[in-house]
Amino acid sequence: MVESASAPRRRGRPRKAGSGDARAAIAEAASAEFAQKGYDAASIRAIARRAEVDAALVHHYFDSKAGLFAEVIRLPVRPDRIVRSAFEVPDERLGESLVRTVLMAWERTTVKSIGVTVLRSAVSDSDAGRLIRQYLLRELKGAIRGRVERTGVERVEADLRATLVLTQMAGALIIRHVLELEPLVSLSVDELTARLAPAVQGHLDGVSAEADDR
Amino acid sequence: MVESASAPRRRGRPRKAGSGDARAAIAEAASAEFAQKGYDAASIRAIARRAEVDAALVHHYFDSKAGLFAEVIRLPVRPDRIVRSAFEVPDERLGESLVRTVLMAWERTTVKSIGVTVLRSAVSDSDAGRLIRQYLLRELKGAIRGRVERTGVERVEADLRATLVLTQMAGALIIRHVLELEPLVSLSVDELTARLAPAVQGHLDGVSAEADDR
DNA sequence: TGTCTAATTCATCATATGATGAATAATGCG
DNA sequence: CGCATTATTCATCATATGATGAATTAGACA
Repeated sequence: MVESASAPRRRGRPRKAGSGDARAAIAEAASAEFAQKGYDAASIRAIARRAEVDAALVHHYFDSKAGLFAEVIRLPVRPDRIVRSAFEVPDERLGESLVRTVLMAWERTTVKSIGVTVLRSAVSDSDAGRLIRQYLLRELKGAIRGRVERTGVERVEADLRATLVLTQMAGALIIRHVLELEPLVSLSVDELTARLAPAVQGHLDGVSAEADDR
Repeated sequence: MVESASAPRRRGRPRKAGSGDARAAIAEAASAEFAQKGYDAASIRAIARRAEVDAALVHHYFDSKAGLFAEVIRLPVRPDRIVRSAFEVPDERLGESLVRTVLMAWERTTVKSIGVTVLRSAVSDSDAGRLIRQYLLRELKGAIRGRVERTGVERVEADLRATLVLTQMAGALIIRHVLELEPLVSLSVDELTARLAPAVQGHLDGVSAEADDR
């Protein structure tokens, strides 16, 4: 009776699907661990512990740590696609549409999990960081810049504006979802959208006849 | 003659000040290394290599890695003080003053180096990250909120606005100085200020009679 | 039933890390 | 001069990491 408290697990193939798919469990654990610690700090062993599985099994299914990461981060989320879906609105409502779409997407736990991982890793200096940055920036910024160009702005200016938009969105997402800082965390999507949309729209519209002289 | 190419360094105290202060060299190397990789990923050994010194010497002078970090990050920069110095302007120019002051401060290499370190570490999940976040947010956000309250806004609303300002500033600093993304890197302080100030001012002023219905 | 394959853990490797305690060499004070 | 102090490196520890190959157990299909 007093034996299977934290049983050291028998070797070999388990009888039937004990607790479902071990592979899926690993992927899930990895997702959480990567999101929490970032690529470098997350360890295969910790992931295995979390999935209640031997570390070698991780290698069996996913080969290398990089492989695991790639698989975890891939597929379910296509940031450029999400963003692009916010583009079919008139120019003067673009800011709000973008902000709301992105914030809404991040409410889905899968997006949030991957998003946090990506942001954490992007800020780090690791190889993963570099890769992610490249992809993310080409695709994401490219998409936004494209839409801005369609409002009749020349390339370089559109590029600047897209970057400024990224600036505001990245900051907001980091503070709300990575740092989880109040009061941003508790705000509803609607409230936050109302606050951020004007700023983003301003970036999209560019510097108007604001205080430039003085 | 063919011997001191990359001499394996003699033991014991060197004759007079060979290459100046080793302690200073270590601190400098640490600063760079921390800024580049963040607290966790930076290794004492890499720091020692960079300072061209044995790793044990780092412990001799700074005791522990945490001690080194504390010493490197302390002192020369008081973020809340920098920010506070931007406060003595009329309310409607607060945004521009804040943005310009912060951007100017980050042009100083010492501020930038420490700033990047802090941002990198803050986004990570490590102990260093937690510590830094607490300090940074209490002090920094507190300062901004205080100033906003003085414009006649109640506490909770002021807190929200301060956080939104942080949102925009953090995003901009990360993209300009941590990720070093064009075209933000090449913009002059004046140009960037012109772009960011309206957004920040908007956050400070709160949601005006903007598109709220519909 | 017998054999192949898949799922799982175990035992190890090579490497990197932070840390500690000598050992060695020069300086400086008495 | 002699002796304490300081600056510096060397040799090691204990631990963690990613990775690999073998061992063990069960299912599947003939």
